[in-house]
Amino acid sequence: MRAKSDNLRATRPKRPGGRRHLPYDERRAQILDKAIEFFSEYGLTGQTRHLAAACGVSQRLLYRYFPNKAALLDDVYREAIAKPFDEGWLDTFRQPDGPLRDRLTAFYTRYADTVLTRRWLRLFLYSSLGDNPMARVYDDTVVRHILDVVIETAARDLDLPLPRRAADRRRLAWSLHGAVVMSGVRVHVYGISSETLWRREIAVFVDGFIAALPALCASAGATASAPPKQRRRTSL
Amino acid sequence: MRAKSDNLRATRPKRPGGRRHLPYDERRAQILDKAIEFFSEYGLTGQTRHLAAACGVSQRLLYRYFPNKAALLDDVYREAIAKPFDEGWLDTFRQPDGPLRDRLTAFYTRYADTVLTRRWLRLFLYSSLGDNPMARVYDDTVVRHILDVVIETAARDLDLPLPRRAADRRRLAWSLHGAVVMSGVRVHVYGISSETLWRREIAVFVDGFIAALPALCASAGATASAPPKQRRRTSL
DNA sequence: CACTGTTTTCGTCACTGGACGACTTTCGCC
DNA sequence: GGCGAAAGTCGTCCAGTGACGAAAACAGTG
Repeated sequence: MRAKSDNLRATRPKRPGGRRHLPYDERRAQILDKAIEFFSEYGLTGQTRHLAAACGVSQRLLYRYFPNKAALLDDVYREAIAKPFDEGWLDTFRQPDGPLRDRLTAFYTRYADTVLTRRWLRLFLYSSLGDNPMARVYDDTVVRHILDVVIETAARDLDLPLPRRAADRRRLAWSLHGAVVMSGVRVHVYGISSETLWRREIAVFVDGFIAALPALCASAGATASAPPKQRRRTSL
Repeated sequence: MRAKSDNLRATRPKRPGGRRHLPYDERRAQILDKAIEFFSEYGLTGQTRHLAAACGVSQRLLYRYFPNKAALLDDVYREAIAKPFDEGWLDTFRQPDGPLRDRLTAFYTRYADTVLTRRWLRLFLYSSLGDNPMARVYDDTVVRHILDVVIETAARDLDLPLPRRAADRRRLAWSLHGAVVMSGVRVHVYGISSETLWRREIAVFVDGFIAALPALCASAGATASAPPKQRRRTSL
């Protein structure tokens, strides 16, 4: 036994600088952090053995901190998908301090930098494609709220009448929100557009959204108010 | 042996109505068709045994028509992702026959109905998340072409000057294209919006895009032409 | 109805992948 | 310096999982 032990130690230095045995919370946090990175790259079907290897620990150890893979994934969702959004961004956006264009661009730049990252988007798509309800929950809570604040603040700033039904109002905001998210997907998932151009792209989308809002209100509010049959050419 | 054979036949009627043995091409087409549906639902890691069960044949039979799983998936991509797009939609859109708004809405309605289906979007996302180059190829060929035609035709119709660089021009078209695709993802992948509202949503996005185009051109073309610093309120 | 070539299945192999019991190693403390 | 509890590993189980050789079931033909 002694010989075997010495041999193992000789052949495997085992993280020379750091501690081998970490406190419970520290190890758990480390595993969760690696898991977020790992599953966002390889999908929720990524193997626990590979994750363990990426953490530099044995596969068995994972089951000390999480009862099973599903529980680990639940924690990954909570930590990586729901947490990044900061309500404060919307508070700042709502303040009538400076041009709407700049405030909206600032909000979506923050959102893109913090939420629409490679990790977040990939995890979100992986869980959406599976039968995980995360996407639906996120949309029902966070996104819905963003859309409401964006469209209502913008309309107030521009002094425009909004459609009566909330769903119709949100549809308008989706024309901006969707373009921004899609842009993130192109950058981080498809790997097509370059990341440096993204901020510029957001500004363009915001400009377009603000310019379009009068027509959008007219087009979307049609069902509830005036008939939109006549062609609108006023802005041309 | 005779007894065993009779027993098997007695306990398993084996598709009473249809033929058991199909011609090569027919069986192959049937498997490929099911495979498209199957992999779009369960992902590219879906099991060949389950696919075979969905086809009502043995797993072994798949290997008569496809040398391995990867070859089957290649055929799935070709058939389900690249094929649905019809260049004719763009030809029709280009014809100056009727208002731009109607032509653009017609194009994207066709695109949404035929390309942005649940199957297509899910397969596309699954293969994008994997290391499959399909998304990149599709974007480099089909999408790029759509963006070029959309933005150039729209600008010609509205008599607007476009940015000099092709990448800047495409960015403008992305504000519409991205919103439409994202809308499809919400309907078919997240399962959030209802399908019946989708056509209406497309019309709203198109109206917004057309209304925004003058401002978009000004905003995006800034680097190459006039400074856009002054606030544009012309359309309000 | 037997003959023949094609279609289809059975059974199995080599390997994967989540889970876990039993054991070993580490480290603060006296 | 050795003791006890917590951290960590080894080896294994078993339900899959892609792949395939060989034998059976089928359908058209004479």
